[in-house]
Amino acid sequence: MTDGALREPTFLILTALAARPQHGYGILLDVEEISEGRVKLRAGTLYTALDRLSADGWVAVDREQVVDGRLRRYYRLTDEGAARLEIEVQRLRSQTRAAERRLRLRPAGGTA
Amino acid sequence: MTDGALREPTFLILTALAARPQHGYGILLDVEEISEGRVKLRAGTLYTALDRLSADGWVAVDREQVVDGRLRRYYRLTDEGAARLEIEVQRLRSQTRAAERRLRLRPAGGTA
DNA sequence: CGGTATATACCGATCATCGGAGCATTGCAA
DNA sequence: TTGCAATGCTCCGATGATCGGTATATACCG
Repeated sequence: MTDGALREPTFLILTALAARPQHGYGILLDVEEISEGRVKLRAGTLYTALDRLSADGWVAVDREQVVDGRLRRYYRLTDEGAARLEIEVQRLRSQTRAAERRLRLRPAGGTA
Repeated sequence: MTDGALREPTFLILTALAARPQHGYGILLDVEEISEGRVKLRAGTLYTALDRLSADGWVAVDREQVVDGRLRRYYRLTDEGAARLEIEVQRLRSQTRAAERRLRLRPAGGTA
């Protein structure tokens, strides 16, 4: 659980759920917004990830609604999931700091 | 080249090379240090990644030495590789900020 | 004499993600 | 009224970075 790095889609899905529960399609749109349009999740990626994250106990089904004959399944971040996301944020912070520090040390105008 | 997210090992390899050229085994040790002991690269991962990054033009062979009858192949980060790493750092910064913002909005004591 | 450190190479397995197709409903535009 | 986009979930094969392990070789330590 404190294991390896999360992949970008997984990280963004957890982030999308951090503030409030959302249903699949809502997560899809939110991830696109969070990533400033860079990441457009495939439906398969999203629902597969949601199943996996549920099995891991990081997200859970919050409730289900039917709106206009279409099912909406809402997911929420569990406390465990929030803890995992916080660990991930720490890891990313520390590693981006290391990368910046080293980039600054880089001798300018290296031979490409 | 401005594409998807880098995986953690790839990011750390580029970071290890950001300040100065290093040979494979040196990168292996450096990555472990940068990641505070969390990431111990498999030899296969490292050399495969180095080949791939060379093909992408992000790293290049700097020089080769023979020390104690053992080959040392030094790699350096190219300007293109440094630019890619900087983009990655920006991306990570923006996404960690988003995650932190949302975690702060999270209603405390949610049902686990 | 055996194990650990140094150093690189190669190989099959794993698994998250990609890229698509499929199904069903609503609403808008041609 | 036909067609296409948006909404919403499901399933499937392909891809590719990483993992885990093996191999090879030298040097040094106990």
